[in-house]
Amino acid sequence: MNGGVAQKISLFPVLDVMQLDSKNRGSLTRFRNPLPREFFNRDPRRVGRDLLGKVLVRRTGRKLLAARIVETEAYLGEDDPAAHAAAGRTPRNAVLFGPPGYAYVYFIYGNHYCLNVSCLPDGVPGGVLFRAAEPLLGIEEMARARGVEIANPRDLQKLTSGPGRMAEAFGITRERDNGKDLTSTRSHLWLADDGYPTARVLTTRRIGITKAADSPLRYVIAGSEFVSGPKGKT
DNA sequence: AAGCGGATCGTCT
DNA sequence: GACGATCCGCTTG
Repeated sequence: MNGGVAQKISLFPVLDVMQLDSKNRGSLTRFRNPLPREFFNRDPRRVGRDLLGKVLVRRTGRKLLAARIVETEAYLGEDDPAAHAAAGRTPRNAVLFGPPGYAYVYFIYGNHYCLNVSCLPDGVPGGVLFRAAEPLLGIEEMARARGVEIANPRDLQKLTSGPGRMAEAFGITRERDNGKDLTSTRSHLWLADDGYPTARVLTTRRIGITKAADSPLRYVIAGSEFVSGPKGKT
């Protein structure tokens, strides 16, 4: 009923994670395949949905951080009051107006960074916000970056469930990462397709906004334990 | 489980 | 000078 995807995530998360993490060596091969620029040269609604199941990868020296995307939100252009691009181009949001496949990182509430990827051709604004992921590699590094301890399996959700948490776990800041090309492993921050099967997707309203709050532009992998916010029923 | 308020600062009016 | 695409801790039910 559920497709194998959600089941696999909910039944074997820790086992998968520990096995993968212990085999960190050689994982570069598995996650070396970045999504091409054309993937992002589309409507953010399509991109946001298709990014579910893909893997965010960060390379720091020999170490790899990797997490499977389980939740995204689409932000459009002038016709989307909730989008940073709505009020037109500024120094802050310029990446959203540039070519597709680049990191737009912003600082929010005086505390947190959030990662987006630009969509649509140069000159047309749009992006996808990364809201939550399932940790695959670099659990210890993520826990250290987040300042939390992993005492039981449920604690893994504290690492990357939420846009601010994801960014912190990956050490993403505006200063370091804004404008980086996410389609190249040379940027040391990229999005990989490791052949994971397409997930069953739920579409909901976006979280944490006041304007255009009713638009169904949030996408989550059905049944994933790693989505942010209250655990909705499926 | 859900609802609150505080922290904290870059960005644009 | 006001406001956030958030998180955390505390309170209540």
